[in-house]
Amino acid sequence: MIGTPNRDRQAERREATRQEILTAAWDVARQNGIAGLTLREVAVRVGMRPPSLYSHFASKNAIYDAMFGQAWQDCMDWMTRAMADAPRAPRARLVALALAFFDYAMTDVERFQLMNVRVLPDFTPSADAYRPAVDCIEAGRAYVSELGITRDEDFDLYTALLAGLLSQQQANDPHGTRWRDLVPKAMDMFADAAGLPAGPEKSGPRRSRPTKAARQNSGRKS
Amino acid sequence: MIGTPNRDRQAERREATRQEILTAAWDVARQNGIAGLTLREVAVRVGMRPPSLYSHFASKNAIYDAMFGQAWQDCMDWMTRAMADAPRAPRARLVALALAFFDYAMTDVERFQLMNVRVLPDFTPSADAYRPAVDCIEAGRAYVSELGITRDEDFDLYTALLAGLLSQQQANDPHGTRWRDLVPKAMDMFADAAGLPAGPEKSGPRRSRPTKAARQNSGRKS
DNA sequence: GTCTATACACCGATAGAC
DNA sequence: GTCTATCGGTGTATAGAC
Repeated sequence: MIGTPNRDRQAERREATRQEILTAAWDVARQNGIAGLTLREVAVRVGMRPPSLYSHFASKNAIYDAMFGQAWQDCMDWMTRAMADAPRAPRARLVALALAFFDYAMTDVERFQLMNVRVLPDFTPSADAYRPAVDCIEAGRAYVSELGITRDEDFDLYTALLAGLLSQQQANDPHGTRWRDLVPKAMDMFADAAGLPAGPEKSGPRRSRPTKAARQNSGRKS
Repeated sequence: MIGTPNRDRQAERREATRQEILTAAWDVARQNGIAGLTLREVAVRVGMRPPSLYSHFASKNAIYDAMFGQAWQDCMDWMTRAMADAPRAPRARLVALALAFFDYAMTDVERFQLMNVRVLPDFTPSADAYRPAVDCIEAGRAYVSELGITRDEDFDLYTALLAGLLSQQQANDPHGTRWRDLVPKAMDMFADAAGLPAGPEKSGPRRSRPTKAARQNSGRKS
């Protein structure tokens, strides 16, 4: 066949501009708020006229949808990378998992709002975009489960604790670490309640490593 | 003086329509999301043309501002009422305080977003509107403090835990009680970590009372 | 204090030429 | 695939008559 290579190149190029559009959309969202995304602004940033975007996305909500799926997929990658070289000791590992998600969420508030907070009344993720979200949460459940914490109720409490530290940090100290610093203590509290054996560590004034994980990021940041 | 009674009546009437407008604004916010509030819709509901609203509020953000202050003032009233007949035993009291705020927040998601989540990029509460918010949080700190939990760090952890249960409930089970049911367990966990003596209770399968507190509400609900 | 009329800017989306 | 032109709609806010 002589058409196939061309077909591939075209599909490749098409996917590339799709990514360009999404990158621009993230930029706009970070600047104007996730709800302040406009096709005009996106088009300007990629050097197009607004109607041209419709050659790549069926609607504005289709862009949100792609962003939603991408955010959760990136989150999964980020956490997989972070957990690969996380400590093996249960309590330290619990802290590492929490900090991984915490730091991912804090690097981009608007992204986190799209992922977790319902701020777009007339946007509902499609099944395709929702799948990475479920996968990511289930991966988190698996990490916690490996430490011997297997009850659904305990995992719900874990996610709530993490979400709360995040929520407070974003709302009341968006550029500081007031609640992030409480993560180790909070995780110890949780580990005690979930019946995780204390071990020799108890993770006292351990030096956690946000910076290393943050450095090997793909580079999307305000 | 003969003008004074008329002056009073006028001021009274004026304040009444101001309240009418705010009530309509809450209705619209609940229907379209807090960011979906429009002066058109508000005006229609109150039986005015949009420009007439400017006789009562200087701008749309002035309406947000009044809503913000009102929400926190109502929250303070709600919690004062709830804590008046809350149990005296420390752990039960801690649970009661948490549930009071939890239930207030859950009765109106949009109100909670205006109060706590930054979803309106170009709205910042005025000093006047912000004062009730500080007062309400400080009242909460006082309640917790009375139980012997006085360290700032512990109160930060308490607010984070509560915010997290709320956040998860709103995002993942807005009409259920999956995370609300975890409040007693979460509070026990926190009490243990904060060094609150266990006492004879330990708040096992205690029957909490969301309904009673909810019933004596002023009546703003979806 | 409320109205009509209107200014002004912005939005998402479509049609059709190239 | 991208463009120009445009439709039909949204929104906040102001001016001036009554």
